[in-house]
Amino acid sequence: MKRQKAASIKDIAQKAGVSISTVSYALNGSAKLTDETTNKVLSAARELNYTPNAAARTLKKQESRILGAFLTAFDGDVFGEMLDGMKDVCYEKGYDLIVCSGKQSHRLLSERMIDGAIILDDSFDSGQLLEYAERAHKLVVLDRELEHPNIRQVLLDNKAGATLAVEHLVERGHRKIYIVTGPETSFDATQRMKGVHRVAERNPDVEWIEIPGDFMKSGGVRAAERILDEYNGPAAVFCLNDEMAVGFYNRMAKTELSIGKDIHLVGFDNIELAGYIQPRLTTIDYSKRKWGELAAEQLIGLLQGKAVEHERVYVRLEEAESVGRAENPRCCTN
Amino acid sequence: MKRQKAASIKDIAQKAGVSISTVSYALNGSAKLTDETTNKVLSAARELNYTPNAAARTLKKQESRILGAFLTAFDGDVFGEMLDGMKDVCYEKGYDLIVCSGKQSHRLLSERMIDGAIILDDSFDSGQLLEYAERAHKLVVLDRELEHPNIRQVLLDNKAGATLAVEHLVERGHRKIYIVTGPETSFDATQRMKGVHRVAERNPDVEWIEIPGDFMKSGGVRAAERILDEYNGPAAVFCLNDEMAVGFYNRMAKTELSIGKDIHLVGFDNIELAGYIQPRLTTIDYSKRKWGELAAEQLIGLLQGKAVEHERVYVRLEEAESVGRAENPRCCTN
DNA sequence: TTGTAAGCGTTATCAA
DNA sequence: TTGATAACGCTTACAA
Repeated sequence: MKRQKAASIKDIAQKAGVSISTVSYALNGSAKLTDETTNKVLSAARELNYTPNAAARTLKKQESRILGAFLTAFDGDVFGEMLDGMKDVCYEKGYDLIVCSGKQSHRLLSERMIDGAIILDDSFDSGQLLEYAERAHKLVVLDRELEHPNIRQVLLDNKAGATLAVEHLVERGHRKIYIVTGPETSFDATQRMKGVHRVAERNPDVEWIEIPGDFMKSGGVRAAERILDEYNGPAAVFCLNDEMAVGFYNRMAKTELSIGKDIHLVGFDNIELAGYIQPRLTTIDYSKRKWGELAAEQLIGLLQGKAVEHERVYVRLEEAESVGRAENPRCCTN
Repeated sequence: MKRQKAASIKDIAQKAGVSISTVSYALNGSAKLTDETTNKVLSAARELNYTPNAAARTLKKQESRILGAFLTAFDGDVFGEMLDGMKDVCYEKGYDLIVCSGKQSHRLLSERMIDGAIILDDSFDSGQLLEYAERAHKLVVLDRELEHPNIRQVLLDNKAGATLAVEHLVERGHRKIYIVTGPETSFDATQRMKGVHRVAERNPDVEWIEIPGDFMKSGGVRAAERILDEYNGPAAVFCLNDEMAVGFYNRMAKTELSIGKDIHLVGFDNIELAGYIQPRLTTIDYSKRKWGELAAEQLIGLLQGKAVEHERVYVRLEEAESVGRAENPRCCTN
């Protein structure tokens, strides 16, 4: 197969009988050229099927007009909407967006293939990120707190969310509350736990029990099994994310106990499934799209040297039937 | 803010007191250098925090070792797993993967920022893709049939899937079958309709009714409303994708009629939700991860000049409770 | 074993 | 208004 080399401005210059700098001017719509030469160049370019070479332009201009979003993994219910939000903002402001996942892809950041990055990926080391920032990389982090002039953070209000979640259980009269935690390395998980602890301290009469989880369905299943083992009356459970809550449901579905009655459950994230499992899951909701939009706006602001402050994504409680009142509320009279 | 320029091989050369070509050789682990010089260079590089510049290397080598996946949108239940499949294969073979969506991002392909692309995106024009292929771009298409030496296709066996779906309804004794179609521009939709028509021709005694759909929940809702309007006894419905089937459920949930009893439903794609709605959705299943893996393998094969054939992703019927037997089967004796 | 130099496709400065 | 030319950071023949 003949490897047809792509036409460059040199070829256009030759075909149009002008110099390469003239070609460059014409292609970039400079005003200082005659309409005649401009047209001559443009039509030569069209005939040759010319497309600019991104690598060359990036090398010369030291910018690619590409932003990168780095994710832990591609699957997961949260990312889709978030990325669409980022994309819309990027395109509107004249940037392209590429999405990457996995350690290998980190090179796209360090090798300066992209002008800036949005990080939602445990596999980045915070020290590493600070070094990047030190080398003038522009970053927006969504999964950690990091202070540096070249870094902005757009964080979920995890603490508020977790507080809402467990307060809801307490208000409903529950006095035995299990917390199914997340990975220790997860920023979201540790922040959510802070919210839990805050409420726990204020409610010492409630029995608080932590079960280690992993943010995956399997963690929810294991937690359900442990709780079934020691079940001796109504209990409430806060799974630190919906994924585990779904695992919990799956396991409970095989038992006599019913969620919203014998066991009360709250999740976090409001993934699509939360509205479809039966009974519907009470959970903490936030706009994934908005999160993505904010992240992209922050990054572009940073690139344009605007003084932008860290942002926060607000959350709310989405009430559904997975939580009912405690059968023998010791707190309430009604 | 001081814009600290990144260290280049030139800086390393100076620091180590060697020429830039020596630096290049050392960094690329060439065997022809003394261990001593190699080490000298490497430690200078480390001290300067050197990272190669991707644009420069790409420009020089005329390859980036990056592959691109182009999607219609980032959300949607099918993509996550598929992308993880692609990623694994790419990384294993020494390529990076970037994911793009939207017309603007097409430039990453045309401007040769990536070595090849996997296309699952209506917004690419087939003629355009053929032109790219003609200019030596390597492509794998997942959403159309396209013949060119530089193009491979990895297609779902849509026709077989649709055939399985409607045959299942016919076998269960259904004699009034609605088909909720997809967008006319969708390859998957038109192929699935071919499967439907094949079965329809063989079963002229069945009443076949087409309702236009859009592959979105809203299309399923509208279809449900029309069917409710004219409901006068058991009917079966094949939604050409699960997304519409879920919309259909949502609408039906507000009525007296129950799915799997009064109305029987089959979808296509086996998205995660299909296993959680009640009753669980009978649908056409296939491995999204495998699809992604095959696509990446095909693309890398193409890049390495291997003679690879088009691939096909096989499908199977996932039976669940959304389809029951027709109440008065005219066909079966048992 | 190491250095020199050309070139990848652009942009941009300076002359003409 | 246009044209030479250097430079961006790297690889790689070829020379030393």
